[in-house]
Amino acid sequence: MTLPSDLTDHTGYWLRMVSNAVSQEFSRKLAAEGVTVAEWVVLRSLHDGAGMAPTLLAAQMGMTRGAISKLADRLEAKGLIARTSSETDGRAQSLSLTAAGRAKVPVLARLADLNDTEFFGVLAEDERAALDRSLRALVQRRGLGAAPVD
Amino acid sequence: MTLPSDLTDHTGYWLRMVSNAVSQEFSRKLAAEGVTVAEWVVLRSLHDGAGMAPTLLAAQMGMTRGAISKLADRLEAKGLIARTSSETDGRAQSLSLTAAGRAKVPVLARLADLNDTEFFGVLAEDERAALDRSLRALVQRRGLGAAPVD
DNA sequence: AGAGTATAGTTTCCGTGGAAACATGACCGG
DNA sequence: CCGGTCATGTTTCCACGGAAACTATACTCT
Repeated sequence: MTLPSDLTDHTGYWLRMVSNAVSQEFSRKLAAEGVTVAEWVVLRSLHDGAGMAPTLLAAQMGMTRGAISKLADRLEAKGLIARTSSETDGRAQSLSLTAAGRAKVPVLARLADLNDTEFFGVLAEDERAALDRSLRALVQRRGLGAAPVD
Repeated sequence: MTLPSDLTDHTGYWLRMVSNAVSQEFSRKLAAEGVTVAEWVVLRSLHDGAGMAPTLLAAQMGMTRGAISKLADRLEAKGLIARTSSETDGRAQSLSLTAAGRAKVPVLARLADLNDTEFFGVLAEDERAALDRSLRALVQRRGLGAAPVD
């Protein structure tokens, strides 16, 4: 039999390395605004539309409801989102941005843009486009519907 | 000014989604062997060569020495690696595989191969090759030297 | 040789997320 | 209307890693 394959033989290895580097750098940038990556995703998700159920958010983000509950606690403590209890359903609630939260989204979005540009700017334009296409194809063909933060 | 960019506008978003999916699925496969992804990386790293200092491992894996210390504890408890104190330096130690650990590497390597094949098999061969090349180029051009597990 | 500094590994404390148990409210079938 | 079931959000416990303090040993320079 052959030797055990090397770590570097796997595309998943390089993928993880690049992905973690991108996320860590983004995380560093967001930290300057007092926000984590998961929090950014929540804020951006709440920006369009008016209010969203935690359970739906959990599904979209690929996280458990428990995690969302705690994440919402933190964002609420920071004054960036508000919890509103449903009038019609005693269990349900809706998460929405506060004015402060809404104001923060464009700022954070710029950081996201910057981070992406910095990282992938070293690739030729067509190479970058191909990378993007391949990643989207993988998501599509493998039916990935969520973007877990970790 | 324009609207805040969407989450899906960023390559980093798709990268994270795919990377996490790959890692989670790999993690699931490894769990059947009672091993985590970080542990697999350690085992594979120790497979070639004879013994390795924890600090070096930390650097290669992009983790802190503290994390490696605890990781080594777990692997030692599972009987997969051994700690050997240096004869010449009272501080230094060397991590190496036990027979059980060595025996496990080829098994785990097959799981890694399988996982990679499963995930990226949905891409055309040239597309996959291009993805691999782009990822390696990013690592190279951005000087990424470590593969943090998270 | 001895003081100060550097290095190796460990430990403690903390943040964050998953799994599962939990509490509450809604709904359905008799 | 009432018991069973389901859905919503919260809580508890655990795993795992980072940051920084800590311990022990080595090295350097005078």
